[in-house]
Amino acid sequence: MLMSVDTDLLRVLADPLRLRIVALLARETLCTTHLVAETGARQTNLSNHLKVLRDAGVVDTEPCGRFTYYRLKPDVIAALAGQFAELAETARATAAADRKRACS
Amino acid sequence: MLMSVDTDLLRVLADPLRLRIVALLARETLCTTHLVAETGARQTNLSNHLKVLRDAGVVDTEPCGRFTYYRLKPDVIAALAGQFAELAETARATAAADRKRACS
DNA sequence: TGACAGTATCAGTACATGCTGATGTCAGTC
DNA sequence: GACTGACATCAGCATGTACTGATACTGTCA
Repeated sequence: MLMSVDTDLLRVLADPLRLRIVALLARETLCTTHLVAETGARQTNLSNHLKVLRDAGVVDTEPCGRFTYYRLKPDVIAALAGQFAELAETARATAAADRKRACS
Repeated sequence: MLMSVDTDLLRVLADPLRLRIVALLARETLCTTHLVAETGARQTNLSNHLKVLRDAGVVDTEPCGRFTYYRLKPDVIAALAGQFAELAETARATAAADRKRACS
């Protein structure tokens, strides 16, 4: 039982625009131009966020001529889902057993 | 298919200390004193973070004399796990089908 | 080769937020 | 009722970071 969620990964995903990007990339592999069109954000801003996602290993890039495709890495998200599921499971067991530390 | 992760909840959880608190509360219902002892953080700081968790609906409080027990709400975490699992599933399908939007 | 489009990088700014000390409040105990 | 311990609230400070305009790099096409 690992029982610890990756804080750094969470911080990366805990931004509205980045989460939006991740949701879009989950459905379709896109390049920056598409993301600019979809989100309405400036290119510079998006490029910064994409760099954060790249550095965190959340997305892969695939150059295609002068375009750059961004692809979401499913395993990273799946691992996170698993960590939260495990945490929830532990919490449920704690609630069911009414496990509670006594106050001194 | 909801397909959207709750950004506000993520922001709440994307803090190292708060995530630590959540992990501790998953195993055991505790009061502030215990959390101070476990984390080594100042009482004021912890109280602030606990307020954030309370406001976000991540934890429930149960007053017990002059103590206050904090209990993690498993359903909130489970819902988050479900959202990420769904996202991962979508991403896997996208990768398997190599779904990719053409560059104009 | 020059022009342009897609993308990345850089420096600066503004805002959010995590931490702190001081203080207030409430419950239990002498 | 005075005191102590558990907890919350407040104001101030400091740091991180999201956003921006300017600019550089790279590949494509005329």
